[in-house]
Amino acid sequence: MIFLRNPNIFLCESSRELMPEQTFTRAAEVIPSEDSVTIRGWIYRIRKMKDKIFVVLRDASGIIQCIGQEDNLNPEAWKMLNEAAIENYIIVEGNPVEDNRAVNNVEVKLTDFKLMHKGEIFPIAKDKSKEFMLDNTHLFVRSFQSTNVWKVKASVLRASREWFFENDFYETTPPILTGSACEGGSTLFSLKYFDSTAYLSQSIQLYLEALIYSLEKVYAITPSFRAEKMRTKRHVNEFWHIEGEEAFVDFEGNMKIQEDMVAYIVQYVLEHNEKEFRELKRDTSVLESIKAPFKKVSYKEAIDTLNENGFDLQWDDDMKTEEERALSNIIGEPFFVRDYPSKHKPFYVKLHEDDPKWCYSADLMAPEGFGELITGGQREDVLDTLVRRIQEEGWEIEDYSWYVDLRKYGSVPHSGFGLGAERLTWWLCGLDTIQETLPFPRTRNRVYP
RNA sequence: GCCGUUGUAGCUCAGUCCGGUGGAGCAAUCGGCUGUUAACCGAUCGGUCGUGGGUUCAAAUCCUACCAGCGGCGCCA
Repeated sequence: MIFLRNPNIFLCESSRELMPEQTFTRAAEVIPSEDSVTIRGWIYRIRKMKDKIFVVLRDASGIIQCIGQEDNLNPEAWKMLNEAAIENYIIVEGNPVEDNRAVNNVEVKLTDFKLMHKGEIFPIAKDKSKEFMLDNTHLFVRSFQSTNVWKVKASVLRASREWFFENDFYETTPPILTGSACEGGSTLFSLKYFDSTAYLSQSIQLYLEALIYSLEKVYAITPSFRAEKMRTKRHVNEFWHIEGEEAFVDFEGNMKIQEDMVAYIVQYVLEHNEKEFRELKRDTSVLESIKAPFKKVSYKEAIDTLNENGFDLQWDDDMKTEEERALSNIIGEPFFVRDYPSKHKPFYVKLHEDDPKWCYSADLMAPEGFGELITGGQREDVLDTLVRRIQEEGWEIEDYSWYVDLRKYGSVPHSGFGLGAERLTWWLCGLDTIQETLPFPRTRNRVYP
């Protein structure tokens, strides 16, 4: 294949190789017209009558109703139409006409019908349980319930990249295979790495921290793995992590970056995914009112608010799911919980200079009871303090020697955060479980298909 | 790991409390059919009731052991 300078010419040439002399109209783009259209896709629904058959064709863009009548089709096409079944691959040709009895008020009167692949009976029918769908994920990914979510998620990833690009962040590619833990040892997946042991990354944060010394503002979008044996609506064992790290940015500046980015993503999906939200029956009124800056509540204020609403918590109690959900519903808009008690946060979080029982860590919470989207904060940049914190947690300094090294050569104040792509998509789409935001969710009991 | 719960047709479920020849809808097959919207109507096909053991004249149903799934919590993005 010749690579031509003009990318459009290149695309033309390559698609001609795939499907010569043929242009197809996308299902959602069919409009009433004098001209005949050719569409390819899969059968979404088919309804057979004596002398006419309604076939609803699905492609990546959406659906279009077609009507095949015995009088208008050659015998071979009529025969194939009668044999056709759900999810068969078809190519149809016909005249698009306005008709308010059809979806989108357009219908294609077929002049030709080709059954390209009949195949076997599609196993997914009307009645379906969540377990059955998970067993058949490879087929369920064709459903609109799924594809609408994949489209929103694609927007989330695209919008976050756009935001980073517009704000002078470099995209980087840190390793997913690693020789040491990030947050501790308890939830790592380990694997044989030649003659030693390696782990799947839980977060590439520590590597991003190394990269700020040259690129200053960096981000990466990578899978993260947590070997936790939990079964909840908001956890999966493999998820996509959108992580940013910024030199010369303090705790406040870090929160500003997060709220600007999340507000941008929300705005982007509202503009680009209106159809998907409508089909997912997502009421977007909460999303429409979201603007940066977000409300900020200190951990202490959060505890007080909860206690005023019937809880009985101490200032340094760890907030549980029930409490976080309650707080999210009380506040009703995205908000940060800031300045956590240090004892609940890992060694790399910077402590308050005047009172080390608090630290510069903040969680961004989604409203409507969805809870945490982001954890972020300022990192400890003083060598001695970092070493002491690692020792206090009982880790071996040797395991973190490269990370400790970063504070020896031109250490600078810096901050960062980790946003869960699935958490965000889950909330934006208003789904029941986070598992629905992944085509092949990895959970405690499921790595197949 | 803890607590709860479920296992009956390819799929979704009823039947279990109170033992007496296993049901429905969907799918599939065949037939019918008025422009259908997960079309509709009729018929047909389809099950060692999770597995082993026990009680009983008789077990999907009662007892027991085991297996598997699901939900919630611990955690966190």
